[in-house]
Amino acid sequence: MARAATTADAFNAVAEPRRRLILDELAAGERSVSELVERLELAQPLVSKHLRVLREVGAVAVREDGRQRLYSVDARALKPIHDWVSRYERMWSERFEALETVLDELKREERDDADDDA
Amino acid sequence: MARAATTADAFNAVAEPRRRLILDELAAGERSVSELVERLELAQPLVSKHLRVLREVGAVAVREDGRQRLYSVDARALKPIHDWVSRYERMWSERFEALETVLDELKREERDDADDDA
DNA sequence: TTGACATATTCCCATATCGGTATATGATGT
DNA sequence: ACATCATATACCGATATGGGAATATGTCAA
Repeated sequence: MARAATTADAFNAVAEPRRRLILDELAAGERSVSELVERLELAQPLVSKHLRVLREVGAVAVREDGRQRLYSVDARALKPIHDWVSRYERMWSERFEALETVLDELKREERDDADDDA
Repeated sequence: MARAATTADAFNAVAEPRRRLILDELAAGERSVSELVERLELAQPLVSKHLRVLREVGAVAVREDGRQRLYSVDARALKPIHDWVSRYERMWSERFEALETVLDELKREERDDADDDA
């Protein structure tokens, strides 16, 4: 077996940096293919192919307007990524948590001292 | 050019579902390779290979203990993913935001009515 | 030293990729 | 009908993949 298809899920679709750039560009608002081509300085067929992948995982929506096709983000497709990675968020702020623990203990000691005084 | 290496960055490393499972398992605490093999029901060489990829992007750390190797998560490697995807978080709760706006307006009207009564 | 155990690496195959070039499809205006 | 513009698709090449099987490396214990 080879690597999973890029269209397998949002995780795979978004692993490609240019596809993230496309989403970032679309996050600012609807864009036509040629606007994306111009702004990202990529070949037109390449942009169309990346957009197809994003479409297949539901990360973008298309609207037809004459000969143009207007793409927009559908961020709901990214939620699983956010849900998964958020579970790890606490871990890289571990030092802050450790600090919080220390502060909590200091507060408790302070309070206990106050109780002693009372 | 082919697809970017899985070791190119955390986005690529984490696109593979089994590697996410490995991280999820390690999130509960340090595990040896054979513990991972047993719990995830994967072939040992496969687990070792996936761990290598995760090591190369810095998502796991290894500690040697006799003939065992104990792996643990280093979640800092996942922060770029979180940072990127978080920018889209607002967008999938857009409906809720819209709903909140409506509710806020209703509340304001209610309050204004009360003011009129006063 | 020898053997058992834990892990990593190598070799192999089938597969899907990304990017380029060329071409097809489809809409617009004359 | 025709030429033009906007986009999508097809074809090609080079490349790296994930999984399996076999093997290498390294550690412990007797």
